[in-house]
Amino acid sequence: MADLLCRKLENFIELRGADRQALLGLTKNIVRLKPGEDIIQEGDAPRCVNLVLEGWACRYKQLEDGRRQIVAFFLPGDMCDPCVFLLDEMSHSLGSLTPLTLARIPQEEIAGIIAGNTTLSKAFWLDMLVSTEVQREWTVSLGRRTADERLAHLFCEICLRLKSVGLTNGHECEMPVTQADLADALGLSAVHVNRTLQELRATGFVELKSRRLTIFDQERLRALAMFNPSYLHLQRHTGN
Amino acid sequence: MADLLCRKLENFIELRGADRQALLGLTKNIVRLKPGEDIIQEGDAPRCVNLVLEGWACRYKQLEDGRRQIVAFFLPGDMCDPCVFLLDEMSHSLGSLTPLTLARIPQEEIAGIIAGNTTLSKAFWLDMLVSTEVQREWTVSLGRRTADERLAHLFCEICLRLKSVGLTNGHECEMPVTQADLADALGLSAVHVNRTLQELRATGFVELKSRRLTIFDQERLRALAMFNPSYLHLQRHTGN
DNA sequence: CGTGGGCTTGAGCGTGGTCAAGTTGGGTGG
DNA sequence: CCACCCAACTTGACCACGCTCAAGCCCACG
Repeated sequence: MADLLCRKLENFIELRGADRQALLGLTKNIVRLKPGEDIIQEGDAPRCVNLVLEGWACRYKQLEDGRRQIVAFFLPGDMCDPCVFLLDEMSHSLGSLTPLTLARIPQEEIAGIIAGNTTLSKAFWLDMLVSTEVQREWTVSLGRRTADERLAHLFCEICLRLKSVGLTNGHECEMPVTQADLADALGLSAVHVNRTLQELRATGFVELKSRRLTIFDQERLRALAMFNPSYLHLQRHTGN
Repeated sequence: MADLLCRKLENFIELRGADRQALLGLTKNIVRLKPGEDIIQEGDAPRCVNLVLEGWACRYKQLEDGRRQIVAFFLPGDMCDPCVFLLDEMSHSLGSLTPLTLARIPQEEIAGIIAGNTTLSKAFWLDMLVSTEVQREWTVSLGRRTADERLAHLFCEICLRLKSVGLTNGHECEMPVTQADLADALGLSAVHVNRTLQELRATGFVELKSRRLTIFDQERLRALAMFNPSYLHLQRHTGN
């Protein structure tokens, strides 16, 4: 569990034993949250980097009138911005979607690594670049993909990200979020997510049932979503 | 013109003379492009960092069937990812929207700065973090804002970004893109952008005419867009 | 056994898309 | 200097994807 971050970064760059040790040393200050709690809120000053160990979290923004948009999912092994603490205040909130275990890494430790360890400093840059790539792909989905394509694309992305840290074989994985959460991530209404899910299931490509996702036909799911895995930059290990 | 990057970064962090000199030294290898040309294409290996000096560029992705989504606008003073070259290949393209002047900065120069200059290294991190914040806000717009709100929000954002590098007083600025470009950025059709633009004009808040944007009532435009400038993290100079 | 959150279904509607036909206007060549 | 051209913009008619509201169902949990 503690080495998920290592596994994740090793998709991008080779780590030596000392680097791995340094990363493992970050896993302390463990915090547990219930589903639906905020990790940090818009307006707060970020003081530490949050590393997800178990469960799912999200980054979200809320408009004045209550409309909510989830802009990122955090899976086990994900860091919520290696360098947030450079900013004065959060312009969005982080919240748990499931029971959550996370490590709160003091900013000094991250800053120390960035100043003193070239490999890990590069790894953090790569991690940041890839998170940004994901954010861009979400922008594409919301701007130009239809509801079924959006869902299909998200499923492809999540499954591959979980695979890159060894949490799935690529055909079946956890999807422990409500349809309302999916709706807020995909820019749809919960009702429409429900109907689209049924439609996808009817095609036989994929099924989401009691918080588990099963992919029956990855080839065709990817074709439907127009999913091109290159934006995740995982080639070092998982290939596609 | 060459000091736009300095002005931009000084919104985030204080620069000393030597830092400023180092940045000014990056402005060479000047390239000029006509509107609609690609700077670099999806699949290419990034070898340098592109710095916009004059004109507008964009980052975009194209789906297999031709649907296009612009995921970012680059204005004068903007760098297209300080650290792209860490990635193996581009998962999107960069293109010009207007006649464009840019400096192609060799990756070694950026890498040298990041390795050797703490202040500028931090400045590049901040620049990257803020670009990502912008990307998130676009995700929110596409997911949860209506057509008129999206346009209004984009206008607020662009105008403030231009103000932060001294290219507008905040009430009137260049907007040298076609309605089709706006449509591709906002996840709308060109026809609907046209109609929404007329609607906004009818309210008297704002007008877009022959590539110039005029904001008549910033207060109400921001209210309509639910625009909160804090995500741009410009407080050091421009406040709001 | 009751409760409440999440899921499902139906009906009606509206925002925004598509297609197709003009219109405008800046730029070029004769 | 004018005529022409083409890209950008504009308008209308029609349509569909996805939203809202409302009611009912399922089932995990206390």
